Order: sequence, then C-alpha cells, then structure tokens
Amino acid sequence: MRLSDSIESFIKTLITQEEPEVELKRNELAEYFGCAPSQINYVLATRFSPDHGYIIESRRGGGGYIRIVRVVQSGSQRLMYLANERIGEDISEAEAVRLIHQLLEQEYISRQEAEVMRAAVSAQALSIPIPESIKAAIRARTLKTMIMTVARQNREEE
Amino acid sequence: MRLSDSIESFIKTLITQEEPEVELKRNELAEYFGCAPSQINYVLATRFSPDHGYIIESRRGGGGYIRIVRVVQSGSQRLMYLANERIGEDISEAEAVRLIHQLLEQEYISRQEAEVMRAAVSAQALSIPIPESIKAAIRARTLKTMIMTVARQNREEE
DNA sequence: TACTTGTGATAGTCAAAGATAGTCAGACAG
DNA sequence: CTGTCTGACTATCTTTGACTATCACAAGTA
Repeated sequence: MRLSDSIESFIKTLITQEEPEVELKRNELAEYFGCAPSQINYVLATRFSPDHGYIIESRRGGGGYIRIVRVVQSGSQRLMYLANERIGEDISEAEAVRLIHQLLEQEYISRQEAEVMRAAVSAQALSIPIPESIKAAIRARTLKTMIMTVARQNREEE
Repeated sequence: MRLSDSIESFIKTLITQEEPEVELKRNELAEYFGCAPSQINYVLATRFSPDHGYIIESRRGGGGYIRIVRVVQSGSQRLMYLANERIGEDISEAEAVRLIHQLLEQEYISRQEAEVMRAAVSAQALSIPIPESIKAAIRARTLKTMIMTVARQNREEE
C-alpha cells in the first residue's frame, strides 16, 4: 500500500463521529511513518482539502501543530455549488473521479449514482478517436448535467 | 500462439468464479511476457473491453496498478445482453431514452440510476459543436459502460 | 517593567526525481 | 488488408530534500 494511503487511513482512524478533529505534530507523524515531513503536507493537500470536507489549521514554531477538522455540510445547494465551482469548460477523468468520490463521501450522492457517473466519464465510455480536449469538454458537460439532475431530485425531496 | 492470446489467457486464469477481479502491475506483466508494456494496453483494449464484459480501472504513479473486473454473471447477464444487443456502435438520444425507460420499468435499474443515465446521454450533456455521428458514438459507449457498471453492482449484491 | 533581539523548534513551499500507466504512429506478420 | 507489437513520448501520482517562514521563549537592554 502507498505511504500516502497509510497516512490517510491513520489520520482517518483518529477522526471519529464524537471527535471530528485531531491535532498532530508534523514531525512526529513523519517520524512514525519514517518519511520526509513534507510528505505529510502532500497527504493533507491531496486527501484532506476543503473539497474533501476538511479544514486544516496549523501553527509553526515551538509547540507547533497541525489540526485537521472534518466539516459537515448538506443540501442540494452545496451540490450545485460544487458542480459549478469544480467543473469548468472541461475536466480530466482523474479530476472528475475525485469530485465524484467526494460527493459520495459527503453523502450527496448514493454509491449507485457515483458508480454510474464514474462510468459515464470513464476512458472506456469515451474510447473513440477524438482529441482529449473534446473529451474533456464532453466530460465536463456530462458530469454537470448528471449532478444537476441529482441536485434537482434531492431538492424535490427536501 | 499469439502473444496477445497468451496474455489474455493468463489474465483469464487469474479471474475465477470466487474472485472475479484481478489487480496487476502493467510493467511486471510486460516483463513476465517479455514484451513492451503498451502491449498490455492493447490486450486490454481488444479483449477486455465493456463489450467483452469487463471493466478496467487503473492508477499511475508510485504504487500504480491496473484492475480488471469481470462483470458477466447470472441476473446481470440479461442486462449485459440488452446493453450489447440494443446498443450498437452508436445510438440516438431518443433510442437511448427508450432503452433506459425500459430498464427502469423492468427494474434492472433504479429511478435514481435512470435519471443519471438520462442526464448523461442528454443533448445538454453533449451540447458541444461536434458531428451528430460522433455524439451518437459517444452516447453508445457511455450508455454501455454505465449499464455494465450497474450490472457489476447487481452481481455483487446477488 | 517594557521592549528588542536571538535562538531553537516547528510547519510550509516548491522543484526535482522516481514510479507508474496511457497514447499513438508506424513497423511487422500472416 | 487486418490485426499485432513496439518504442518514443506523454500524463499522472508519489516521495524527498533544500530552502523559507513563523512562533515561543529566554536573555539582554533601557
């Protein structure tokens, strides 16, 4: 398993329902995993960003720390916001997958919906010989349209 | 025997009834068969496509992998059949919508899934200036891939 | 006391290196 | 011709290390 994944898991075991935040020492954690301290920053940047539903606070100097807080949000409003903010005129498959994963983790969409969306933006779905730039544009519109559809459904239920 | 065939067989021996998916290292496999890594992609593209009943997931970078998932099985068989029979190299939006509607009525897919699929093949999702022939091809592949994914889900639940 | 400065302890940034996988055009074999 | 196969080039993800920024506290100074 990847180092980054191990660190991610480790941190997530520390964040529970009752205690949605942890405070860490960057150097200690790096020491524990036998890696460069900056590796911790990489993990935070790629797996605990605001888009992932986390907020990071930190302090340097003596007694410094890194605090990771899980934030909860809800509502189809947020869904539309994400769709418009995170998806521009085009989007790569990787980015799309990340976004879908986040929507799932934050329970804005169901696993089923996530799987279908993922399929729709997959390389397999677009495995025809056209420029990547066009594929990216199609992906963006398809994803937006799908997310908007789900948002609308949710709104009607709320 | 052709190299591609050997690789195909090899992978298929790794996929069993109990374990319908494998995770491979592209480079290792290429090394094992003494061929170019890109050969693996060729085999995947020509023998493990959605049409063949497989879904491919992969990841680059350190700790990267290629996962091959077999989808065909009992109850989802019918779904697969429909996907391959009713969807050719291309499909119109109207035809796609009809098919989705049928899948919903016959309870192969849920209302949620139907909505997302409809969104994915909608004119809005494909509202970029490319020939209708290409859109129809994209629609076909997207729809097939989505249906395959649902079939896989169903299988896992069975 | 109040302010300034120095020092050690942290955390942050960024670019480069390493590790994989993907794409595509063209050579090749049957 | 059609389907295989390869290699060069590209894209993506991870890991590290050198350099930078910030902070707490102690010591020095007026």
